[in-house]
Amino acid sequence: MLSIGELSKVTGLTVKTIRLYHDKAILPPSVVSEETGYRYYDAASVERARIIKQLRDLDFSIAEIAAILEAAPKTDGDEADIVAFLERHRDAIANKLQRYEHIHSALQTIIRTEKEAVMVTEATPFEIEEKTLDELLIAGIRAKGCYGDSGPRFKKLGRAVGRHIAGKPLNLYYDPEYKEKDADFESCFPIRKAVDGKDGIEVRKLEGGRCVTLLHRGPYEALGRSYEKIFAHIRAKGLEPKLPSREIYIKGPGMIFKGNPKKYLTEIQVLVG
Amino acid sequence: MLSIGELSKVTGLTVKTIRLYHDKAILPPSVVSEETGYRYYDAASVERARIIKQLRDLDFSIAEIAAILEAAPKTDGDEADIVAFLERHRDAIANKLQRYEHIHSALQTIIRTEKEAVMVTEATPFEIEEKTLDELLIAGIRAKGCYGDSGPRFKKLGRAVGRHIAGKPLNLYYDPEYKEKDADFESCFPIRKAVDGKDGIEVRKLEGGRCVTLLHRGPYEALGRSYEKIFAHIRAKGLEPKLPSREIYIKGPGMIFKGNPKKYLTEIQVLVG
DNA sequence: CTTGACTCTCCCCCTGGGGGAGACCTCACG
DNA sequence: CGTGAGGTCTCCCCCAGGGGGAGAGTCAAG
Repeated sequence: MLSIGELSKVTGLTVKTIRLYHDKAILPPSVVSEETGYRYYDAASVERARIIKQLRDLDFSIAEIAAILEAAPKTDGDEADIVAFLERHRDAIANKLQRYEHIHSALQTIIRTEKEAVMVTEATPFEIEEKTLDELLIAGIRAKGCYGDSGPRFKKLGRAVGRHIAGKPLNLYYDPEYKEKDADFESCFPIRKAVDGKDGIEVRKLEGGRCVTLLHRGPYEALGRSYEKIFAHIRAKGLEPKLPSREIYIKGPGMIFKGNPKKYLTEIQVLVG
Repeated sequence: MLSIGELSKVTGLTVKTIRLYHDKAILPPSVVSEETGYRYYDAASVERARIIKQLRDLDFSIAEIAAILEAAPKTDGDEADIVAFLERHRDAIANKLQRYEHIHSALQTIIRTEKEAVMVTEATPFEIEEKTLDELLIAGIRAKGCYGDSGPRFKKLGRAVGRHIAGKPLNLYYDPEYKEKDADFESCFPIRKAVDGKDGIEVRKLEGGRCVTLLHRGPYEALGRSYEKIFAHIRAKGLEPKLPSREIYIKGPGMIFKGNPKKYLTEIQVLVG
């Protein structure tokens, strides 16, 4: 016969926990002294404690363990007869697993975005540059509306092609001039591999080429000034701007905080020919 | 100004929860009526409630949210400055994720084992059969000892090659006769692909060929009778048994319950030539 | 017999809420 | 202006799965 402290040492359960299990009636002592109230355990209790610990490690609740231990002796303690319990529990675990996977990837996305924004800020001057863009595979939704409508479109795209997103969101503007309403623009995500476009989502390649670009820092309301700069540069060089122009949202309102609009980063790209 | 019920409808948080957040000082009402004690919220509270909900969805504790919200205004609510929080939290989530993955795979293993045992029981008669075995890739530990030593060996193998296990554990017996002690036997797992053997673990192919097999049902102590049967059959057919003979543990003591030894299933295989 | 180590019960604490009682408040309708 | 329905208040208890500690009683070895 073991005292509660000895059982604790043997099983690795704390004394508190063993008393709790007595309370919950899943691990009754084989003897409780009438006068002193001391609990004493025999070898069968040790085995039972081992089983309970295994089940707790598998994240079964105490109530579930009670049910399992009650069902077990009727069937010679055969695991085959608790397969239903196990399957139900496995499904519950699978749900938690999925939830944590989702959280993990969301956190990764936020962290990556912030780190990249810092790197971009440190690496690039806020001046007009010329680069050559590669071809880019995108999934996009094109429609007329006002600029503020991009949010829901990006959400829809995220739900549809979320797993294949390979870069920052961008908008393509097909109007040659600024329009308050009925602007014809396309909201896109770069994607890793081609998927079926459906539900208004079009998947296609965006052509590359020579391009004039400017990293805009500040609120979206101030984008106009940056566009003026970029088009002035293009004219000065005697180049011809091509539509659509692109806005890449390197850093905007975050998923959690709206952040400070003065720190928003947007890259404007205009292909020239 | 919104009443608590209106804020509840707007944010999706329950009234109880909003009151709790007031208590925990992460979502104070903008006005609390002096006479009636009614809580009233403004637009900033709605935004704050939204943030709190997002963070709760990401599984941040209330205390962590308090810390984040306290740090945020000092930095214009910029997510860049809470990246440290996010990374720490991501690591915590990764730990939980790993734990649940482990639990999930353990449950899957148990369930699969039980289901396969049932299928084997239903499908095969408990009689001597002849089959042709394919070559089998295994990882094994060979040493002298008594039969009861297999347990620790299988544990060690499980830790070393756990991810590549492709079947039931088996023992190979190299002695021509039964030995109580100093039996020369090898404990193995079939594996999916070759890995480096180290620490006494050898990875190799087990030859296939013509084989006499018998499914033994019952405790391991009774295996002797099944061996007698199988060797009698081999002699009667005028065949020559080859060493090592194999015991495949289709169903034995489970990970949780020891189960009923009368239901243990062990397949004995003896190659003949 | 003493003394130190165990053990007992009982109560409070944690997290993130939920349920409900009894009292009070607000607002629209008549 | 009264009234009634529905909101809201505080307060207390509940859940899981324990942990911490107080004060009193017990066990076993020297």
